[in-house]
Amino acid sequence: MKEKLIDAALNQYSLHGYHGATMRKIAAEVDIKPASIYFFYENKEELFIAAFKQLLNNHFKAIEQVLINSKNSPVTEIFTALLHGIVAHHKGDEQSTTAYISLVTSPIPGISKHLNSYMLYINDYLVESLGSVLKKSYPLMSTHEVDRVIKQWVFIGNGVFWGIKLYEGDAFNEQVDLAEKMIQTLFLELEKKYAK
Amino acid sequence: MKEKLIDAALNQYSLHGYHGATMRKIAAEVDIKPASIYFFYENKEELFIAAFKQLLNNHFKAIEQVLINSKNSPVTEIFTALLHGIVAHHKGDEQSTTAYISLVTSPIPGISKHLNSYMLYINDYLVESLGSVLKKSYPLMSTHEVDRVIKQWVFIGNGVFWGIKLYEGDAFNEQVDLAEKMIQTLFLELEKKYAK
Amino acid sequence: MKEKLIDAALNQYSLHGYHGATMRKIAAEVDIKPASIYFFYENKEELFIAAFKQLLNNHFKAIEQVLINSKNSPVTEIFTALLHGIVAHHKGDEQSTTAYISLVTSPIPGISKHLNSYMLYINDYLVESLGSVLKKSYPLMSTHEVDRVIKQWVFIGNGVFWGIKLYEGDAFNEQVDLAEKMIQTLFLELEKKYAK
Amino acid sequence: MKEKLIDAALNQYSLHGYHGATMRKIAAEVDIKPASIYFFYENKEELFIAAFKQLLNNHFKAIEQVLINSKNSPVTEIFTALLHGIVAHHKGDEQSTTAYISLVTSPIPGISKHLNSYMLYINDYLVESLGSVLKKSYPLMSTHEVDRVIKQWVFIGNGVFWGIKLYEGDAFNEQVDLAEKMIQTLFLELEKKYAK
DNA sequence: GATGAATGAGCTTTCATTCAT
DNA sequence: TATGAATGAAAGCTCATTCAT
Repeated sequence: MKEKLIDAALNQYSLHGYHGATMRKIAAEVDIKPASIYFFYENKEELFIAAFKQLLNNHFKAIEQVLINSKNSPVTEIFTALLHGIVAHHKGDEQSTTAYISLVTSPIPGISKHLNSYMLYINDYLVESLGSVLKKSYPLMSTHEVDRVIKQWVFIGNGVFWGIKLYEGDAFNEQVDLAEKMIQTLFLELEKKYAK
Repeated sequence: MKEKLIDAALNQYSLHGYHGATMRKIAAEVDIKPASIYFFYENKEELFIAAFKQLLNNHFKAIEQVLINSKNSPVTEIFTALLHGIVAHHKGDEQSTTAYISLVTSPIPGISKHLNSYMLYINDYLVESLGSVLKKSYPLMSTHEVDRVIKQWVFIGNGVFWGIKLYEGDAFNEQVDLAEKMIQTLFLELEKKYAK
Repeated sequence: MKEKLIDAALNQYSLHGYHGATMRKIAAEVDIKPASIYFFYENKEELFIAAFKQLLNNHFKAIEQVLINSKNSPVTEIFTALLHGIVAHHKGDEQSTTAYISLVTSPIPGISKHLNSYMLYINDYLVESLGSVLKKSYPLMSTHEVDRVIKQWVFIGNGVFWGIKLYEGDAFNEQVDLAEKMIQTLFLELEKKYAK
Repeated sequence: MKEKLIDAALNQYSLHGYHGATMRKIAAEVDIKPASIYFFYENKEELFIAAFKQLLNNHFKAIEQVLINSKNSPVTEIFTALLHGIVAHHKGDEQSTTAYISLVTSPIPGISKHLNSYMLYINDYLVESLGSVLKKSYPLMSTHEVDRVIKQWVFIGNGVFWGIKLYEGDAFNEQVDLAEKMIQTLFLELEKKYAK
């Protein structure tokens, strides 16, 4: 039930924002009475903190999983796989994605402080993981260069990410294709420069 | 006063979302009593329709202005100028940008229907304008290819746009630099292919 | 546990009044869950009737005990001992005293009717006991006079009683001294008038 | 209306205590809807702080008035008049009196701190005023003795005060008579001791 | 004996809105 | 133009209570 409440909370949040996601609506979605929510969570804020933590956690675990799965592939493939992995994760759960985007754009007072550190942690993990992947493939690459490549990849990812809400069907697939090509161009250059 | 109310509405919306942007807070921001708002707008919905229309209008006019200003420049410059123009416009008014993003991610029932046609119109204008610019510079380019280039440019723009909320200071500037380089790479290819 | 619940109920009642003494708080004070209270008492009203009955009973037994202990002392001493006995009893359990005062000032609908007869009974017992003590010491005293003396003693007691909540430490002790002197003055007169 | 709300609040408080005095009941008593209370007072706590301040203020003004009226009377009369004045004030407005007693016995968290200083002020005023009256009549009286007399008078007053809730009709009048006699006895002694 | 889970009723409070002035 | 006064509806939350386990 705690799980179901989190899902309902995220769904209502993605539909109506924090103030529009009323306890009534959330309760109705899981077919209990509003008062019953308070047996599981102390108040609205606690419910949403739990919900957002889970949201970020899923986001994180999705990334982690892709990285683990593609561990021994060539670099280009790792970065491409990561892109597709993230896209698949978000397209497969658009409600969470909308919630995630909303969370970034409109921080909720009293909740954002709980989440900022979490977000930083995820970012650090990503930078470090991808950095070590790059360093292993291109030992001659400078730290500065590693940084630049990751940022470029993130930039491309952002383009796709934002596209999730803007495009549908083929229009969105085109965006992903575009992103993939950009990544390949990026690594073609790297190969030329650092190939052994 | 109608103008001031729109600004306050957008600001409160960007801070707290639609349901969190109460008439009380909006009134307080322009230093009148909530009851007085109803002299200027019939109700909350009307106020926000007006506010969002203006938001999109500003967005549109900013794009239009850049296009007019760079009318006679080379293509590459037009696209680059457009990127910087949009960035400047949004960075200069982050409250509106947040409102704009929120509007896209969490549509408000009863309001979005009034705005969708508006958004389509802006998109069409952009595609058409950029299309004619491209056609003029590269007469041999197929309609399909024109489409692809515009989408690629939009994709890069999306990356930057999403970065507005994510990055600050130098971190954001790096993103813009990245985008600029990507655009230049894109047009370098076009030059090679279609140069007279 | 029934006993512990009564104590907790009285404590919460003395702190927050009837409506403020919630089943939650009472349960928390004896370290069980609210639902468990209903194993011991049918509902809140029953719990409080039991609690108040015990409260009055303790009050009564304290008085009774003093009277029994000082049975064979001279009258003046009996009345003085009674005063000190009551003071000791109430000062030793201020939570009960507050509850007792609150009960007198703000009767709880549906509960007071159960308690009024009880209070009358206590009063009658006191009047009768003290009356017989007086009659034995001063056989010539008229019933009317006996009544007057008891009322005077009660009046002095009331002054002390109300002081329990108002004063602390030495300030309160002064009040008791005052009361004692008044009682002694009262009986000095009686001695003069009725001495054998 | 602010005035009417205070009266209703005090009445409900005297009947049901703080938690039992609901905004609904208070609103109903002055024939408005609960929401309307919030136009006049920010919240329940503010309403009750205002109500209790007024309560103490009336209490204070009643005392003050009696002292002013009996300025030039002999001491004994002043003290007796004061007793009767206070009794009259409280008997004439039993609802306020019950509220006043309840306030002393069960302090409301967050409200009592606002009131304690007020109560101290009233007490100081009383001690000082009565002190100067005594000093004027009996110039030879020591400060310590003055203090003792006032305390004795207050003690007698307490007895009567507590009787307001306990007795009715003749039974209460007897209490007042008793008190009056005690005061006269007290001053008879003083006259003997300090008469010029 | 005790509790986890649930709820209807009611709490304080805020909401958008109205309307006479 | 602007507001003081008011309200129905609904917000978040707590209440006493139930009942299967």
